[in-house]
Amino acid sequence: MSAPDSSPAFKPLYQQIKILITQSLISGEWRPGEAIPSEIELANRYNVSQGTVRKAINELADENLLIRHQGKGTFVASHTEERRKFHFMRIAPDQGRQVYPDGELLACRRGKADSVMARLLEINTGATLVVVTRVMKVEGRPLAWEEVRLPAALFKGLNASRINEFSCRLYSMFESAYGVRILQVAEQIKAVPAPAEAAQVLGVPEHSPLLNIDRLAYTFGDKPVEWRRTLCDTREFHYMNKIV
Amino acid sequence: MSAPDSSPAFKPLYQQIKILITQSLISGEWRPGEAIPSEIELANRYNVSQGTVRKAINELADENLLIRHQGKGTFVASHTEERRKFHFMRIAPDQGRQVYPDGELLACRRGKADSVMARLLEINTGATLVVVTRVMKVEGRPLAWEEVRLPAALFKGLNASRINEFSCRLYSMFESAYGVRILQVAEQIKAVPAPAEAAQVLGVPEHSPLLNIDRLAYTFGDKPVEWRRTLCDTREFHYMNKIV
DNA sequence: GAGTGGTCTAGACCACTCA
DNA sequence: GAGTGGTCTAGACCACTCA
Repeated sequence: MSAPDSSPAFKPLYQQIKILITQSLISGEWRPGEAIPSEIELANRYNVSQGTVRKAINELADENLLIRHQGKGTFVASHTEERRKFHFMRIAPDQGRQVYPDGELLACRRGKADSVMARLLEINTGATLVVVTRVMKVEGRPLAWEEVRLPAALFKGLNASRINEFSCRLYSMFESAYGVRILQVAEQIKAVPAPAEAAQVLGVPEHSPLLNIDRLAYTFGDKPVEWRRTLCDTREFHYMNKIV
Repeated sequence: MSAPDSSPAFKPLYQQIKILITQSLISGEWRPGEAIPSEIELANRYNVSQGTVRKAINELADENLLIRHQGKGTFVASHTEERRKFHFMRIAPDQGRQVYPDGELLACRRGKADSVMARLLEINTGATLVVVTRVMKVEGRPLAWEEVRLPAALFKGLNASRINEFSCRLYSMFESAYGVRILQVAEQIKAVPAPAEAAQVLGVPEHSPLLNIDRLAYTFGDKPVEWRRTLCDTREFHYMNKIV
């Protein structure tokens, strides 16, 4: 490849390399959990300097697509890793250590996307959705009620038993069973009065305050692939966020 | 300076440069809004290569302490800039464009830190606090009730008229009037029943759901300098968060 | 000891800003 | 045109991992 020029759509070399690496991630040439080739190998492959490859890899590592380990290599991020478990999970107990709640499936059924859901998931109105409802529990006590909506076209054959196989670790299942990797999520958070169903499941009075977290989850190319609503009893838990 | 060695407490050169630059930021050698010296000048000053200075500056820019502008220079971040206004402000309307609420001061009084507040703010129990309460409004309609607690030792002479001078832009005032720069915040979010005072101010029924945001704000060296509780009416607004 | 990523340097050239 | 940060290269050496 050549040095940058002054063409109208100038794009630095390292950004072009980033795109090439991302394509190999999408195509599955390098799979979650595996090592990608070393910087030197990639530099030869793309015919650029090691420094340029390094800059591309560093940005992908900043975006949590790759994980670098000095002395070992660079690895494709995977939701099955322990360290990813809490990445998109921001609910923590007020007292004591962070715990990962257990999921208990309530239902897995089919539905149709209304116009709002269609716009959010960038699918057609009326397209088939997989709708999963579940309760999240900590030490047997219900913490949150959750409804997850997925475009059925992306998750063919998804059913209750498959969810239970992965013990409700949905993003891990998306990755392993459907090759769908969740890379980022956008959340909108409100305080709402508990609706009847959630109140009953959580064992709180109807209309008592619950934390409502609406999430859109995205895969490569900022493509939305999951919508979910979490209704969380925050009397002894909280949602945590750091802003730098 | 010399190349890295294998001493027990090995610290890369660029991290040492980061510390030196940070010290100049703390000391006020370079003030908010001003440009710092160019990379070449700093490389000469610290007797390292431009690449090493660059790496230090890039990390400080990633942490939002500095702002780089190609062709112009590198500037010290300031809360008085328009672009910082929404940085720590995560409440947005469900419909329409992001707006910045107006603050309306309710009270500015003195209090004493109880043991919980003392632990959070890393001060002594019984130390004097400045306690500010206010309402945030959008187009005249109350959106949130807020209580802010500050160590009085850091904010000498703070009173209602000074807050009003800065039209309730607290972080801008901290920076300009007290040299206290807020660099990061940690928030814990819950859904709570509206307490009497907030319910009255916000014009919502007592015990109706409000979003409760407890925030600790930190300056250099991860030193906490502000605690605040925001009680927000989220019927037409939400708290937004992106996780990558 | 071989292989990986991490740091550091020196130097070239580019894109952008401003006078 | 001078000055800034941004990209890219080639090469040296270091810290870390694993056999």
